[in-house]
Amino acid sequence: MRSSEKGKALEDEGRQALSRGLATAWGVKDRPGKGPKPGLSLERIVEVAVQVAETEGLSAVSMSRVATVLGAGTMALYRYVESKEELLMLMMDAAFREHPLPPAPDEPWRVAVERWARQHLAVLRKHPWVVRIALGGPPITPNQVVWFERGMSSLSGTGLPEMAKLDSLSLINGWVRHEAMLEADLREAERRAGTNAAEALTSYWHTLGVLTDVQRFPALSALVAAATSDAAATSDAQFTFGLERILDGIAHVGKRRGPQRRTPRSVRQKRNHPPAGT
Amino acid sequence: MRSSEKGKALEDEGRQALSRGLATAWGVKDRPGKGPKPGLSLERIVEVAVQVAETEGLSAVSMSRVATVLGAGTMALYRYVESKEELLMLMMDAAFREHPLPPAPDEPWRVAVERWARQHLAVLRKHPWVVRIALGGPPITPNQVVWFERGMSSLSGTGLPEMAKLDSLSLINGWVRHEAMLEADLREAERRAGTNAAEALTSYWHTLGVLTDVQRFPALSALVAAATSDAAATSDAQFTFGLERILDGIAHVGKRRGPQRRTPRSVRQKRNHPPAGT
DNA sequence: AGCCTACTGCGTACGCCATACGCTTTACTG
DNA sequence: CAGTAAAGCGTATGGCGTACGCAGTAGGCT
Repeated sequence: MRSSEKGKALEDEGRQALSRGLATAWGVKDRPGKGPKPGLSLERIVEVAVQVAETEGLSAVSMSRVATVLGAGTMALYRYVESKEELLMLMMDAAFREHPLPPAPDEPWRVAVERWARQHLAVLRKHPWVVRIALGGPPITPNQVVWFERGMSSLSGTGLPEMAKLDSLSLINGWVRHEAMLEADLREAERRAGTNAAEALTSYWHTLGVLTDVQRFPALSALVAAATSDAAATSDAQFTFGLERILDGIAHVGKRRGPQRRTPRSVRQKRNHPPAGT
Repeated sequence: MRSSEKGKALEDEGRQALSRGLATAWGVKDRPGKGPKPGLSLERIVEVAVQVAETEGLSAVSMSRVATVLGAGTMALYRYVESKEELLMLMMDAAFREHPLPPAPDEPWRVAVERWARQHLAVLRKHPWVVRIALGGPPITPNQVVWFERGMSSLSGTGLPEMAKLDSLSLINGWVRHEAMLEADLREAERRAGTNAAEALTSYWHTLGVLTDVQRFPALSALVAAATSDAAATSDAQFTFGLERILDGIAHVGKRRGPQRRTPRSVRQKRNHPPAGT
């Protein structure tokens, strides 16, 4: 497939599959230029919506709020976007406007993948509202697709079959999102309670300790004891731990271990869905 | 701490920290029996709310909807629950009413952990609305705490330090939730489009193929080619792949590998937040 | 030149939502 | 049997997303 063919293909069938805002985002649009010139632009709308989310949280993002900031009527937005859900999708895409660096040549896959994951996490930390948006399927918006591409290419050094790479990326992606969600929860808890994160955590362990007795909850009791004696809180350590485990796990695909063995063949077995998120 | 002390402690300080509904859920409640008898019960309310979510989706769950089913006024619910958010929290807890089997004695940790993860996923598959609820922090409701306990205890065979076990559980938990979310997304997409999941997937790969050209997206092009040639879709394979990777990774903690090494000491380094979700 | 018509802008309206407030009714405590 | 604390609940407020349809604009065609 050459690029020109793609352009034609997009014009022909891309638009019928893609919704209004998505088509604009991909730069596929028939501008017949018939009626009055559009007074707004999708870019501005998304930009304003992001700004609102950034400063007042995702819950402050409403169609009327965004329209008011733009000095337009609420319904004007629906000329550019099919629904609020689509706006959210595009906001999310905007958050990934800055692309991750492509893997350097000869870079070990492990380094490349770790960088990708950390850059992903950095984006989600910078825009905490992103993880509050339910991703409604696999990545389809322009920037998300770029991240998807870069993620896959950072895994190419593993030599895994395509589908195993996909599954691996999904695993990493899930971990990044999970971590970002926890952090967002914690931040919100501290904002609501007016305390800092460390206090919120201490208070959690305390409450859990009160709620659980040793007989019924031996494992938790041990955990609470260990947690309360240990002090400082860094989410980074938890994230790093999980990431290392995942990378170790990927590195060991196909290596036999212990009694039950699984060769990489087991990996190819069936099809599954693509990773959502980035 | 003995159990009786716990009971007292709960009465004293548990209630001030716990919100109304949570206190009831834990069975900590001062029923002074002053006013009229409550006409409803928290249990019934949550049960009805769950039923609505089960049959019509989470978005159909509103205070007035639940109240109507119960034959009560909307505001009556607020005698039992502090806010809708709390109701959602309790609904989530109710979904985990059936507890996972505790690890059998002498059971290898790997088997126990895998069972825990699969049972967790089974719950989320049975109640897809659960993953749509943003978990607002670490587990604090009764059933979730039991799952938390069982998860930790299934990891006790690893011999890892408490905090590493916690981090591991969080990793597994994140993967389970991520997988369940993807499946829920897919199910919703197929419901909305009126097609089955396989078609939705095919259509996704097709769209992605149209959107991406080989020069700009080499890795994705390769993936799309592999994906479209491969047919059947099972989410289970993807989940299993990730889970195996994680378990491998956990099993290899502390084992040196390659040039850069990380001993288990690096695992203990700092504190981090507890796993949310179960 | 001027009409046609596709398109944009946007006001109005509808049916939801969560929940603050305060009045009425109830039933236990002293 | 009074006092009072709690429950029930109607009303009201201030949102929300979006369906609908009218009015006005400007490019394309005759």
